[in-house]
Amino acid sequence: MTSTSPTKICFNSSCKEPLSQSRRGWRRRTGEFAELCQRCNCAYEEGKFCETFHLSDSGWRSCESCGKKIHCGCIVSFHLFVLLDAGGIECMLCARKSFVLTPNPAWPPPSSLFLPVQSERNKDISIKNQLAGSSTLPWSQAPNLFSYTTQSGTHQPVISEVDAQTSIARSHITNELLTAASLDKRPTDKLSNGSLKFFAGDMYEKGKIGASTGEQHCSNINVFQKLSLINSEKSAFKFGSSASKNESNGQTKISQNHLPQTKALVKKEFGHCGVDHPSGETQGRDGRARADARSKNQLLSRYLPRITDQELQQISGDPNAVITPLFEKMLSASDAGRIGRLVLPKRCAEAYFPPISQPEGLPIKVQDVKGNDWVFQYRFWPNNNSRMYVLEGVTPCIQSMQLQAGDIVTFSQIEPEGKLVMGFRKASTAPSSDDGTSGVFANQDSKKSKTGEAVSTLPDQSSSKQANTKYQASGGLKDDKCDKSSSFSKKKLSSSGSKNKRLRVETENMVELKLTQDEAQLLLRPPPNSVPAVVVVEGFMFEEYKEPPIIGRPTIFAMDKAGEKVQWAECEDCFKWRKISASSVLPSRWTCSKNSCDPRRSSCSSAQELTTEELEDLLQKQLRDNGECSKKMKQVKEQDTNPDLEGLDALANLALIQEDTSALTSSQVTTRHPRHRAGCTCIVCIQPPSGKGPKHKPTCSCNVCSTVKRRFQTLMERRVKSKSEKGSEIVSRSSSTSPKSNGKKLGKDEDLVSGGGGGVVRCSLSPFKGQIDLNMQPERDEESSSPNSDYDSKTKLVDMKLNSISNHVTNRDAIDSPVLALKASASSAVIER
DNA sequence: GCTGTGCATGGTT
DNA sequence: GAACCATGCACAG
Repeated sequence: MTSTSPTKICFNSSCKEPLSQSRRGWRRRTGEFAELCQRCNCAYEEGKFCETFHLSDSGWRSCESCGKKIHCGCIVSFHLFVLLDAGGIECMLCARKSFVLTPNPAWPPPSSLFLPVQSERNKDISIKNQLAGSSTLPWSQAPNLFSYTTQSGTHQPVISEVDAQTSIARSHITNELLTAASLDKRPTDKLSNGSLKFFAGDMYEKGKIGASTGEQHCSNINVFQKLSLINSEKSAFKFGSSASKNESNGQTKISQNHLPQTKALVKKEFGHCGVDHPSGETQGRDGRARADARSKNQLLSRYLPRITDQELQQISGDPNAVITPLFEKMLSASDAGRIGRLVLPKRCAEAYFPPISQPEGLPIKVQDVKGNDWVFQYRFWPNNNSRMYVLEGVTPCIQSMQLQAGDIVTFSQIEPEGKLVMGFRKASTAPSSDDGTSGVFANQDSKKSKTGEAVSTLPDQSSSKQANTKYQASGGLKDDKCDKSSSFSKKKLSSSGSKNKRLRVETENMVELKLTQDEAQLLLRPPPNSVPAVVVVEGFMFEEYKEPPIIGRPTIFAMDKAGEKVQWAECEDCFKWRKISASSVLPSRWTCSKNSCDPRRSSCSSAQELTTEELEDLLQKQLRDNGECSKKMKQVKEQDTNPDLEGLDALANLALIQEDTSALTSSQVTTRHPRHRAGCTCIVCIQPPSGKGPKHKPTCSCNVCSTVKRRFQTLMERRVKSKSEKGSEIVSRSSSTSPKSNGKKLGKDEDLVSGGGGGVVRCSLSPFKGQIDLNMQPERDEESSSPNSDYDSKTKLVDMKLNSISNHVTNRDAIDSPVLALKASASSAVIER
């Protein structure tokens, strides 16, 4: 297959008329479309191309069902028939009646046509272990794609002719195959042996057909083209997301011609990703034919590559390169953890990675977007009669890309080198996910392409958005698959978001939830219009709501002059306070422009309704309501009597009091370090903001450091003292799983200290064994344990709630994950009610 | 006790 | 109900 002649003639070799007006035919391997004259195009569009131009060619076969003649082996008619497991072919019409809904997937890579050993393989393809090594497997070779080293005789890149195109084609073929593979419920015995057998066997058969019909293809035969023909059937079966070389400018990109279907076609193209390995290895692992699996003809949406053309170009670094996105995966905590094992989606692994028969797997070379080469061990574990594919040794790479759980790694292939390239998207910069699609490259601003050319890595919002939009537009496709596509975005939302429960919140929510645990807690609010019932459990009051808490920006509830309950919210831009309805729930970022309650004050330029005095009163009231004021005052009082609270503690408290008296808002009180309450004298709060202020050395004797040391010493002394005094009591109560178990109601102090009582505790003991808990406030413990404490019940209620949530989250190891923290907080809030 | 490895378990689709 | 897969966990070094 040659490139289009400069003089532009019809691509049909039987025609070759000069093109006055070219029309698009099938897609060529290069990604371009065969340019046809009007006549040929009409024939092509009408499915009569072969009848018109290939009638005298060999390779015509009859449909096993209806007898219709179909030109087999011809690239143009490739999509018009399916290969039957029992031999023969069936036209698509009959195939559809037989629930064979896919075009013919069964084109082998050209090289396989020359491999007589395949016959042996096909004799017993179901026995996986006999296929170990699979060096002869026609679909197993992607030597250029994976620069793996051969492994003790396995995976020998025998088929060196198979280029990267083929390897991709293999994937696509596999994809299509898998559609056929989904025929597990096909009420016919034609595929009774399972689609893989059907596939492989027929592939070989097809190979023979090709040879016998003179349709022999060279090793570089246009598998791409064939595949595009697969996809050409009426529908949007096109290489929507395949990169193509733009003829006009030669730039690497996803063909704009296909972009409209990009997202939909991602599903088309990648959604039929390999179920089992084309080699059939996996099939044999548990002795099951692939067709007996549930319909797994689609790559799970969360693995579909949602890569923008800009990302593609960035990955390649070569404007002339053609990039094919393979799949992507959001990193789980395990993936991004220190273990260095990246779990590969099985179908992706089997579709796009070289086949492995031994758990030890293969080393494969992957290039990152910076051009660095990484060698990972691609291997699998037996798992529930299946396999679990992993890439081992990814930690350096992940660290190099500064990835963490929630970020997305993408796997693409660069042609013509066939390199496997690993890109990424940072979840933290994912755009708003109205449509659920992921976002943009980020944190790669300084990245350079392989060519050394700086690549713009500005988030391509438009591109992404465009793609997203188009992606959603996939619902317009008409066939049954397209019907699926119509709900694809929804599915994507649900699946990609919910599949990974620990990373359930993504994109917009991920952005919103980049909060500390306590920030998140501050956003937890009672459900609107809900009046809590106050219940007393073990002497502690709890607010009980019928609905789960909601998330919203903190506001101040108050009564307006008319006696109606309202909220006062502060604009984040102008810091003016606006009155909103009591039922409003604000996003974490709220500005005047979002003030729908009072259009007159929906702009930052409009005056604030509250006078300074009113605002001051409001804020003071809020502080009082929160009990912060009294606590801080008490802390100051205690300063006089508590020798341990000195130095910066007092300074911090005084500063906070000053903050209060200067009418800082309630949010501002905690804005500095939202996870720390007003009055907090921990090192975080008394230090300058992060990144500012002097650096501290171990020998530093500044106030901060000395305070830390002093407090730690005090803490240790108190612990020792407390243990000696209450040790036996604590131990006895700690051994009790429930405060009720001993029939004794725990006192506040006891409960707080012991940490018992079903998690609703305010445990002052540091969870960080042997470490300084910077959030530790010994004085609070003492304060709460004081029989004369004026720690009022309302404050206690708030603190108890927050701390119980906090404890709950901490217990779930969610402290490192704000998202989890919030989620856990929400759930725990419900649980603890 | 730490780390790496391999498998098992259980939640989710 | 089966398959996938994230993660737990036992075990060995």
